[in-house]
Amino acid sequence: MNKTKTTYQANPRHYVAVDSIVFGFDGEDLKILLIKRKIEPLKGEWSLMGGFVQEKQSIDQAAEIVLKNLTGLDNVYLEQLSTFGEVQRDPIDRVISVAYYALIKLNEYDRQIVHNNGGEWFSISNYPKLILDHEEMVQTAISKLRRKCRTQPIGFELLPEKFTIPQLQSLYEAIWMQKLDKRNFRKKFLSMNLLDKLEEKDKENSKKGAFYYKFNKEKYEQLTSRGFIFEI
Amino acid sequence: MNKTKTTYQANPRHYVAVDSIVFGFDGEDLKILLIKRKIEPLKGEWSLMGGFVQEKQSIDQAAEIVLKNLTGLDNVYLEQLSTFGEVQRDPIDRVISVAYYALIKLNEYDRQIVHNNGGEWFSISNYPKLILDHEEMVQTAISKLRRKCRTQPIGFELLPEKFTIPQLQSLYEAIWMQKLDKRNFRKKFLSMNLLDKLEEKDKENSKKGAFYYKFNKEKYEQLTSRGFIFEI
DNA sequence: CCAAAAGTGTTCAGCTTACACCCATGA
DNA sequence: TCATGGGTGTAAGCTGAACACTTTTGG
Repeated sequence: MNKTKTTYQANPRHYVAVDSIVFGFDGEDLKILLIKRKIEPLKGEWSLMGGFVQEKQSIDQAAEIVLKNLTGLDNVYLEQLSTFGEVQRDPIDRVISVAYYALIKLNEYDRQIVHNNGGEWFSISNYPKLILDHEEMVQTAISKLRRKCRTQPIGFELLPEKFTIPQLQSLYEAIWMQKLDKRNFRKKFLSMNLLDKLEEKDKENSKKGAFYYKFNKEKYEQLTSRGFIFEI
Repeated sequence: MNKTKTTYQANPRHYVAVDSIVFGFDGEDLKILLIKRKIEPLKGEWSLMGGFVQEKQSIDQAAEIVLKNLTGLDNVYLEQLSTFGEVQRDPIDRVISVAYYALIKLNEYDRQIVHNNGGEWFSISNYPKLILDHEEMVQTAISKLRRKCRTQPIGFELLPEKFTIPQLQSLYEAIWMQKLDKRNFRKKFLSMNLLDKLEEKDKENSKKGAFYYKFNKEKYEQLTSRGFIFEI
């Protein structure tokens, strides 16, 4: 036992951090949440939200806690992206950082907490220079989101419970940065039979009003277990 | 400066390891390289190859060095997979492990070095129980490889420079564990115009012989820069 | 009554899939 | 000469892409 400990102890230990790219959608643009860094070095510069992994935290838990502290949110879609481990990525000391990305529903969101923590939302097509390798993390996250939302129903994580087909289309247009044909989009999405149409209409965005839909997760899981593959 | 150091120093440091899933293809099966663990705990059990990240190594470098030490190979396809950070994943002490996967050409391979290091090849459909969470790492790697080889020309990393279409097809069949139609496979692959046909034939696997082909990487990169997307 | 967004079908091209026979050669 | 794996073409169905007009209603 002593000998085994010794085996590990011959090796160095490292600071391990988590950094999260938090995505939101305001009906127009895909946005990311940035904060003004509160610690030296680079205090006051724009940064992803992050924190160090503590002794009794799994890295997933560390990411959840950072998100919870800065936004008040938990139970959000949060997935590991990639780990950044260049020796010199932090100018002060070596820190290995595990990047995560989160998808949150902007309207359920406590904007006050974000504001108090120096957080601000920026469009993915226009955000400030970021510290360290955070720019690379953001680009990696955007690529992953673009690819993944094609074959996994994760777009709903960015929308309210009830949404209209035009809203859903706007979301995909914002993620992919391209216009889509509304007839084809509606046809393809509805043909998967994953959306339940509600009686209610959204009258905020048009005079005619658009019917609300809900994503039926149970139906999705049922179909998936029979070999169905989501694709848009 | 002193103050900034202090900020980091309030946080714990962790052992960080890399573990690699090494894939090879012998013409029949997709295989993974496993070794008998040489350190306690669990000495003698089957394990992925791994090692601790040292002070002046990036995590990518650490993965390369582990691979080089145990197989003698460098300049192989090596990509980060995912990071495993459960607190209790190692029974002795907390270790955060970054998993990588490598694709190597079995025939260019120095089998002696592997053997000397206690390494052995196992089919992905029949390999022994692995230590810690290495089983999960392997399954994650197989999933990733299956998905990725559909849209990236990474299969060639598992084949010799010169290969025949039937060999290429066997590879995809081994990865996806399903039979493919040879006419459709050939048609689809050749229609991408990424393979250069050689004069020479492989006579090892049939009396008639099959023409060798080579993957034309330059052509692939040229097409890719014009928006071409590989897909099989 | 008009502006603005919601909603709806059809056609065509290209791709995927299924499927069966001849060829070359070594033993 | 025969067993073995290599190599080829076509037809049918399906999917993706392009495209324009009607409906509703608040102002």
